[in-house]
Amino acid sequence: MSKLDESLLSDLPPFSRLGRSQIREILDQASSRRYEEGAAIFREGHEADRFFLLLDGYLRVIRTTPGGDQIIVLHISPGQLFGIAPALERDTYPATSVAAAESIALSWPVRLWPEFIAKYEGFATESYKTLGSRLGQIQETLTELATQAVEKRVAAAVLRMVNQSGRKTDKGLEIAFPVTRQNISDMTGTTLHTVSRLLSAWEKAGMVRSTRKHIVVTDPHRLVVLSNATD
Amino acid sequence: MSKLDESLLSDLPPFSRLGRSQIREILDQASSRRYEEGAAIFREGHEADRFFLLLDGYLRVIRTTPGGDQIIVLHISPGQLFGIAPALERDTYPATSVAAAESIALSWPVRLWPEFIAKYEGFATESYKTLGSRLGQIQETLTELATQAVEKRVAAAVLRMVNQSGRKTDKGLEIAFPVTRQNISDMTGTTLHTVSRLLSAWEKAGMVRSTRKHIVVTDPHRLVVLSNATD
DNA sequence: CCGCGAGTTTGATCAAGAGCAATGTTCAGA
DNA sequence: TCTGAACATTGCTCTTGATCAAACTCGCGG
Repeated sequence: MSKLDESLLSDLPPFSRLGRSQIREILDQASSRRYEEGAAIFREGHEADRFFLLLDGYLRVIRTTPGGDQIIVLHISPGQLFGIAPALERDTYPATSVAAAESIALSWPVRLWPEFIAKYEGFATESYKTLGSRLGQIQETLTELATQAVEKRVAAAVLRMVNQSGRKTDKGLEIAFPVTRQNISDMTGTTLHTVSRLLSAWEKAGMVRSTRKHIVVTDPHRLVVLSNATD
Repeated sequence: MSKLDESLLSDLPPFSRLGRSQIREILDQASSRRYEEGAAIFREGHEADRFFLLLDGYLRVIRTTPGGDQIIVLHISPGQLFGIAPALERDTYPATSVAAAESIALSWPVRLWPEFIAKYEGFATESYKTLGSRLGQIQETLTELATQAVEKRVAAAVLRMVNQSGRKTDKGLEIAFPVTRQNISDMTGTTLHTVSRLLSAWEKAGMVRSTRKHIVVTDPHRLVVLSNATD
C-alpha cells in the first residue's frame, strides 16, 4: 500500500479541526482499498471488525430479507463515514455495502474507535451527526414509501441521487454512478418494469434522458413538481 | 415539581455506572412532566431546546408529510432517551412525539448535552447505542414496507408492539397502551379498513382478541408464522 | 465484426388493497 | 339515562401496479 497523502483527510469534517501530525497519525493506522463496481465492502451479519471512510466513488447500503428481496437503504458519497457499527457496540454489520462505482475507502480496526472519539476533537460530534442525518434520511424514505404513490417515490429517488452526486453536463444533471432500473426499483419498493415505464414516459415528456446505466435529468424543476404533487 | 427520587435513574443504562451524587446532580437539573394520552411532547420543526428520558408510559414518534398523511416511525418505551436532536447538532426536532398513553418524562436543556457526554461515564456510549438501535429498527421497518404484503406488515407491527410492551394476561399477551386500527395503519402504510378486516380475520381464526383500543395476542406463534411466511 | 448476455421495453392480464359509503358499536360526559 | 363523538365493521367498486411473457438493444469480449 502506498503512502497516503495528508490532504486526503484535512478537508473532511471528521478531521478538519485536527493538526498535521494528528492526521498523519490517523493515516498511518488506516488501510486503503480499492473496490470494483459491484464489490462488497462488508456484508450484513459479518463480524464488524473495522470502520470506514469513503474517499472516492459511491456505495449502496443494502438490506436483504430472509425471502431474498433486497432494498437499497441509502447511498454513501465521498467523505462520509460508514460501517460505524462499532459506535453502536454491535458486533456484526447490520447491512451490506456494495460499490456502485469503482470506489476507494479507508478503514480502521474497531479497537481504535474509542481512541478516535477521545483523542480527536470533532470526531465524536461528526460521527453523531452522520448517524443523525442518516436517521433523518431513512425516516424520510420511510414516510415516502408509506404514503406516496409509485411515480412520486421514483421521482424522489432519482432526485435524491442527483442531489447527492449530480454533476452538470451539457444536457442537464447527471447521476455520477451507474444506475439500473432494477436499482431504482430496489430503492422504491417497486419493480424494474414500472421504473422502466416511468422513465420512458418522462423521457417522452422531455424531463430526463437515459441510456443503459446512466440517467440525466434535463428538467429538474418539473421532476420536483412531480415528486411532490398533492393529488 | 416534587423532589425526584434517585432510584428513578440508577437502574437505567445511561446512568447505571454513576454514583449517587452524580445522579443527584443530574436529577436536580431535570424537569419532570406528565403528559396526557394524545399530548405532544414536542413537534416536528420546533426548536430543539431540550432532550428527554421517558420514565413511564409510551410514546409514538410521528412524521407528517406536506400532504397531511402521517406515519408512526417508532415507539418509545420507559427508560429510553428521546428527542436527542441536540446530539445531532440539529436545531429543530425532526419528528413529533405524542404520548400513546399517560406518560412521564424527564428533560434537560440542550446546553447540558456536551456536559453529560463529557462528564458522565457511559452516557455517550448509551446514546450512541440508542441512535444505532433506532437506525436498525427503522431500516427493518423500511425493508418490510418495501418488500412485504400488507398482512405480513400488519402482523409484524402488532408483534413489535407486543414485544416492546407486551404484558401477560390470562388471555395472552396484551399491548400495554391504547392502539386504534388507524394507529396500526399509520405504522404500516395501509388503511384502517384493511387493518380492521385483518384483525377480524385473525380474531375469527383465534389468534388475537381485540376490543376498542386494546389488542391481546392469544396465539403469538401463529402470528409470527404469518408475519414471515415465504409465499 | 459477430454473438452473447445483461439490461430494457412494452403489451396483456390480474389481484391486492385503496376508496367510498353506510351502518354498527362503545364510551364519556351531560 | 341519553346523546354525540370517536372508533370499528363490512360490502362494493375501481385503480394501481405486480406479474407473466416476449422481444429488443446496447455494448463488450472474443
